[in-house]
Amino acid sequence: MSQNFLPVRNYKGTRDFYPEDMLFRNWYFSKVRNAVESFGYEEYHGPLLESFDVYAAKSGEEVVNEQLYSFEDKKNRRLVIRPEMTPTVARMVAAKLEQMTFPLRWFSIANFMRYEQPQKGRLREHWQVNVDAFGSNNIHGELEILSIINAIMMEFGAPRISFKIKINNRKFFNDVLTHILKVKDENVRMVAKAVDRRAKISREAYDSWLGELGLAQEKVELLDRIFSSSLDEIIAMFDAPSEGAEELSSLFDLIKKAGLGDICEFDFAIIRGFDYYTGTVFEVYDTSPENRRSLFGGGRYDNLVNLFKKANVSGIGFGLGDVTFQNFLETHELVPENLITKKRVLITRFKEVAYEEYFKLSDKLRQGGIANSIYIEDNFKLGKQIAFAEKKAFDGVIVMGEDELKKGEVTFKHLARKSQDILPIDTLAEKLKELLG
RNA sequence: GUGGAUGUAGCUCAGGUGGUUAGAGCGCCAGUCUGUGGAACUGGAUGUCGAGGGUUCAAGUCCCUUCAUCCACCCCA
Repeated sequence: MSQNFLPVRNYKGTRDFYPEDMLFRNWYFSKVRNAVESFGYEEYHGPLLESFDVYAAKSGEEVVNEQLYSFEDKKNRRLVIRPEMTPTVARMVAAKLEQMTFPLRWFSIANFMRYEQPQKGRLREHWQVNVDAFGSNNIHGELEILSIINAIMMEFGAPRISFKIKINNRKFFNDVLTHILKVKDENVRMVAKAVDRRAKISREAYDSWLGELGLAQEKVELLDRIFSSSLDEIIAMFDAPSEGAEELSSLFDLIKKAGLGDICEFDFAIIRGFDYYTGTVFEVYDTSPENRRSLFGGGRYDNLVNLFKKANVSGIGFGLGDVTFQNFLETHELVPENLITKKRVLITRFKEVAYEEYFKLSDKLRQGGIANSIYIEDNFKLGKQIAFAEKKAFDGVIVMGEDELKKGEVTFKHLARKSQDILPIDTLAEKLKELLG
């Protein structure tokens, strides 16, 4: 007797968005969209699938080897489900490079997939807002991107002390390693990796790792000093000019003048996983103790468009994922209790009145801009119909029986206000607009 | 991939040392109430106790295997 039903569970690490979940998502995206569009950014979109090669070239090794959803199509072309947007947008820019007027200010909202173990704040499928400025070659691009982040946080009403943008610079980081610590060029990447993991591994492991990479004990101690030094103090350690130091110091100068000094800080430990970053890198952190994680981040990449076409287009941008950010909003109680839904009313029915009368009324209201549904079940008990409206969160109920129909009017119940009015059908749509606000 | 925790009704969870027909709250359905909702009262339905195997006269409970979920690690958006 028992049937073998298909499992109702969604695929691991993905989410089903039920109507109530879409309320949050739409609210969240519209806030971000407001903030980004207020800086004149234009929306674009790209395909879910990309050629494998696009990621093999410039993303981090871990991402490529273990986290890509990859497969072959029917013509044996190797494809991946996009794990991020930056390579796609770089490809799109490259394709129309000659027709474009720079700088481009672009953003998109899209979903991405990575094969990894789901956990808090990290799923296999997530939605991300990507904001990028292409062809902005100087430090004003950095400031604009940081301002947008600030605007987004303000749009959600986040207190300024609830988050921090931690900033570093890849060139500066490399210069510190090569000029101050005298790390050999071929070891720079591995030292960066060790530094990146500094907080997560034991001190002994860290020391011996750096030792293997040719850093004597005195150099390791110097590195410790660098970690506890201010930007200016580190810059003072240089014996030769450093482009990265120059960029960082003028960026922070600009940040102060723009009034963003309170939410931005220099942090030598910010490196970021993607290999394609070439200049400024930053990460936004939640400052609350229960959610001390990176919310999102980004940076400057000079060579991505170059993958597709000979070009000298620098880009700077960031990606803002919905999963970690929702955690942030919930931690700081920034999600409103009642997310806005479109106002709608339920038209109840009586047995004695022909269905087409209700259908006509529904049509008339719809044309008048009032979203409405007819109670289509054959349960004519008014109490049931009103309870249904209540449960389904309709804003109001229209009652039209024989008597009302003859007089050309209806009874309208405003469910939240518990009020009731008799209104003429002719001007019903206008009246309802007023009553529903 | 590694470690930890958890799987009992639609949901949240109870079910000492194995022992009749497996429970509660919420929700759901119906009625009180055939033109007026959130309340109340009365009644009702619902479980392969995650799956498979084993021990036992007897397993939701003990053992083994497996699957799933959550959390942490790894790594990162």
